[in-house]
Amino acid sequence: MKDWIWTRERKASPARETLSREQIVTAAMAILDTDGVSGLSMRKLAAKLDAGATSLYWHVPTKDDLVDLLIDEVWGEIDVPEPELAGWRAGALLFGHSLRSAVLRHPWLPEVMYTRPSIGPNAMSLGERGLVLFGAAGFSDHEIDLAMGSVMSYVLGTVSAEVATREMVRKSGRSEETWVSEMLEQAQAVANDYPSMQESVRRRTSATLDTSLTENFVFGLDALLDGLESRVKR
Amino acid sequence: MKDWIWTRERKASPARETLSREQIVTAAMAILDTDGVSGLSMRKLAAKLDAGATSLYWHVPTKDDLVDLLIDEVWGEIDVPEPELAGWRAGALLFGHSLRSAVLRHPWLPEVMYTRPSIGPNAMSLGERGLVLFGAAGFSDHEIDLAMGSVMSYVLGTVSAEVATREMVRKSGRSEETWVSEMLEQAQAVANDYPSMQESVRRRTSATLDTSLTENFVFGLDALLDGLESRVKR
DNA sequence: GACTATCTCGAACGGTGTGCGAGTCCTTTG
DNA sequence: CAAAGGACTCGCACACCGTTCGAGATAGTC
Repeated sequence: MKDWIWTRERKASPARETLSREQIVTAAMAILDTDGVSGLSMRKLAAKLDAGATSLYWHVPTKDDLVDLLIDEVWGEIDVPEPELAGWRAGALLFGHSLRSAVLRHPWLPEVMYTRPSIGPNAMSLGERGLVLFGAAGFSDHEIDLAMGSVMSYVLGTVSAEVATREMVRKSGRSEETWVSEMLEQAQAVANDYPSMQESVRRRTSATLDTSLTENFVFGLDALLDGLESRVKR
Repeated sequence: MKDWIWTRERKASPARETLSREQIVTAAMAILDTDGVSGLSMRKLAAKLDAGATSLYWHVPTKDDLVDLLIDEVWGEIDVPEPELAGWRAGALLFGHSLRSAVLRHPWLPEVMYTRPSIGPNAMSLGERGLVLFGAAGFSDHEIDLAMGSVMSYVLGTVSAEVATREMVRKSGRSEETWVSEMLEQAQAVANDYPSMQESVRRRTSATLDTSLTENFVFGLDALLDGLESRVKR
């Protein structure tokens, strides 16, 4: 099929002090977290490591493969509680929050995540632990997959949208509050023909952006988990 | 704040037969649908229109703005039933399916959607009609926003993941069946240390990719709607 | 016929990912 | 100790990208 980047390893010990894949991944992660996808270029990455741009290509076959490694790195940061600790429902809630905060830490993820499959070792381990957690809930075998997939999709979808608005605030250079008020004003003007939209916008003026986004996330996750719970086989 | 592309309009009638924004959008949509984001370049787009590459810049300020227009075009394809027709729950289900199939028709959307806000006219109208639909369900004012947001996020998250796997099949050049069997074989080998994953993989061998993805989507959406329904104020 | 607004477009700039081949170091072997 | 060969670095070059600039062409108005 294809030989994945994850299976490649060093065959002998390095001849001298040398670049390493680990170093490259770490540096690339730093660039990505602060400058986003558009801020990551092979030349810039190499410069950060005091190396020639093309030296990187000895350690990493391609930029896309490097991004694959970085994505898997993020999957490695996510907690999946074992069901014995707090039960299924609490575990799923914890998992969701852990997933959300990992994505918020790495806001470049939604932009690249949906263009490739996740089959790195950390993604695998995450899947395994997730299936164990949902398996303990009492779903039928088949529904274990469905339930876990639904939760992951909901969380990733919600937090992807969340990241989009948060990045917009960041790029605007304004503070959160002034951005919100400016945005509301703008929206009011545009939404004149849309009464429901206008009301919705007006409603949002009371809360801060942060609490509003969190509440949004929790509300849907709770509802979804409610729905899933009622599907547990009896 | 910024003057959005949508508000610009022609001030006088065109001097002669000329390129139009509409033409450009149509051609760009065709390229995007068949070749994806990486296949769309200004030069290629211009060539398709028998024009010079830089001519486009008179009609569209920037490539990013063009993509904004294309995204809004997609939002325009989505049905949101009025609640009187079939009630809230059936309407939300219909809305979800319409949203899903629109994204499947334009698989490049997830890649670009999460990097910008959606504030074009079609997005606005979509939001308006969505709020009307969810408003008819009997949620409290505040929960209308939350409920609709949850459904949109779930659908977009799920279908984004779905698109990722479908695109992978397409790019592999294999048929759906052979791809699935090859992938399962591969996964079996990789997932040796992960018993739950292995079982999950084995479970999937029975269904076709298409029915499996659809079932996945419907299962979670139903669960979420169940959870939302129980939150309707009494 | 002159003027102006609308529109087209070739040339060029500064960026991008990456293939190629020469070169440098260090370990292993004879 | 010399030779060989693997491990690794990197400058050059290529094709492509989005976009700016300024010169031109076209058509309607006075």
